Amino acid sequence: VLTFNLIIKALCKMGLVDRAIEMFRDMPYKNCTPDVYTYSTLMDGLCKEDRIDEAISLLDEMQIEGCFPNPVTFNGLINGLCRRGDMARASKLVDNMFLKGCIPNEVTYNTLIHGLCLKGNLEKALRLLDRMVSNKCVPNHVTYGIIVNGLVRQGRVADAALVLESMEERGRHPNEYIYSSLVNGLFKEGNSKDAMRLWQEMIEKRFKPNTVIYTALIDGLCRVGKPDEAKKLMIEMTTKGCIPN
RNA sequence: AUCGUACCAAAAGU
Repeated sequence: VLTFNLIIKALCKMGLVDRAIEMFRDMPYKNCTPDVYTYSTLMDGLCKEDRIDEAISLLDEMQIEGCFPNPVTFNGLINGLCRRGDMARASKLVDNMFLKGCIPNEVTYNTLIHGLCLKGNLEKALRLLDRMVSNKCVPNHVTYGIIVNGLVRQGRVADAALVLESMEERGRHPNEYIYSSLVNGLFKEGNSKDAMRLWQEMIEKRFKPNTVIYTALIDGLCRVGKPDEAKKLMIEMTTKGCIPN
């Protein structure tokens, strides 16, 4: 089973979901019974191809075969629906998940919060974050990254900065994703001072800068009419092992 | 016996 699961996962990653399904259908003839990993991997692969209805029918099929879905099984499906923007069906699936005795975990919440952010519904996303906490789920750096980025994309950079502060108050350290999102947001709003200040802060905290953040800085400096500073950064980045693309 | 497989977030360009 383990071997099959690994192959099925690899095929799904390469976008060869149909080949993965063939493998899966072949398993019973090779004396292997698909387990919850097999189904979850396959369903996630289908969802990534936006073939959600096929994934849902696998959810029924697995239960008929006596295999019980776990939270990860549901998370994949919920993610598929969220990316499609179908939050109504996504939350129905959460209800379904409870009925099957599965408790939403932090990934479930992150997925739903991300879905709401994609729709630009930050108010609902923030409310869900509260509910997450009251349900004893601890927001992680991914959660904060989603929220910060969601706020930045709505142009609510100041609010995003507040989230960063509150996260530090809770003793959680932002990662480079969160910094680059915020630096980019500050530049987009024309606030190059704070953007550069945040960048300095990042360096002081010994974060390893990457190509993405350098690109954001260079783009930002050019936008505010400082091409020579941008040029300096472009030289600096290669000395730090970041390759311009 | 131990170990081993699954789900979520960032820039620009086109």
